[in-house]
Amino acid sequence: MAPLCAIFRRHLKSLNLKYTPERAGILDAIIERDAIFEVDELLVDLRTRGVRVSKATVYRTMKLLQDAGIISQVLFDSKQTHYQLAYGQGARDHMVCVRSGKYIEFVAPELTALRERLATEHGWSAVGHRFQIYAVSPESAPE
Amino acid sequence: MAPLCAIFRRHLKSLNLKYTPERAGILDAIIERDAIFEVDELLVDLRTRGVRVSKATVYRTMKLLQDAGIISQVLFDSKQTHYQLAYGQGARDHMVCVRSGKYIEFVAPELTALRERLATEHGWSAVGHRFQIYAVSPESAPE
DNA sequence: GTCGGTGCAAATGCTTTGCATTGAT
DNA sequence: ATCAATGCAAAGCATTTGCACCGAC
Repeated sequence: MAPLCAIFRRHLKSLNLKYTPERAGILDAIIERDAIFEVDELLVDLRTRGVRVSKATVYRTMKLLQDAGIISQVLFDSKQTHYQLAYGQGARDHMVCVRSGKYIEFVAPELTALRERLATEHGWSAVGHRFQIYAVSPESAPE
Repeated sequence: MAPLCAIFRRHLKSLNLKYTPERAGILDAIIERDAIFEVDELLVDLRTRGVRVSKATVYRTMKLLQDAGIISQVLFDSKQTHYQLAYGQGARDHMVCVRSGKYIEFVAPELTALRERLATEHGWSAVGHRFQIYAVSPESAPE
């Protein structure tokens, strides 16, 4: 997963910012997790890996990683912000269980086509999209 | 717009809750607005219409209206929760300008088909979806 | 007359920020 | 050495909640 690290360093350098051990550790933890996460979950991972970093720094780094296009926010209904790795892969979409919160990821290439078509129709130019399905998973179904 | 009011009353009655002037005023204001809104914007509307109601009551009513299926949350990137009328109309989707925040609404029926297909494939049953396109509007385009 | 509703103000809980200290380059 | 980064604790803010009073049924 060297490329992401390189991208991050380049991004930081372009802004005259520094590549610190904390920022490196945070990015590593995100790459290793490779799933949707919240800041608190990431902090647990970091503690486990022996990376000592404050919550404030994690929040500050989330912003930098978003600017660099490495992670993106995933909008769930909850209060907490969720993030996921964004670089390279097409936008991953989700089906979330409204009962249990469990979710499945999927990629639907037709969404990219759809978004291009709709944007063009209105004279806009698309840069991304989010699609989320609310559903009930089999395990949570009543009967 | 009587039907929504009737639906709300029925929903309240089924839970042994009361249809109060505050709740009626809030629903009216939402119907009249007929657009995406935040709680603070709604409060301004309510004040203008002479409806005296506290922010706490508006929040409590948002929850009831969501349960009744009359409004739904729209997830933008911002901290604030956005709502829109949901009843009857298919879920409305949005194309948001990442520069200006301006947005366009559209309905894409194929999304409903897509969500059913994906849910079925995984053995889930879909109850709703959200689709949001991030784009640059012509007015905000650089050149 | 009974519960549930409302307003107010206080409490929450995630996220941001100010500031003194530490550290990457 | 310099200028940015970090940790901590305090501040911010949208939203929620406890409580005493009010009002719909």
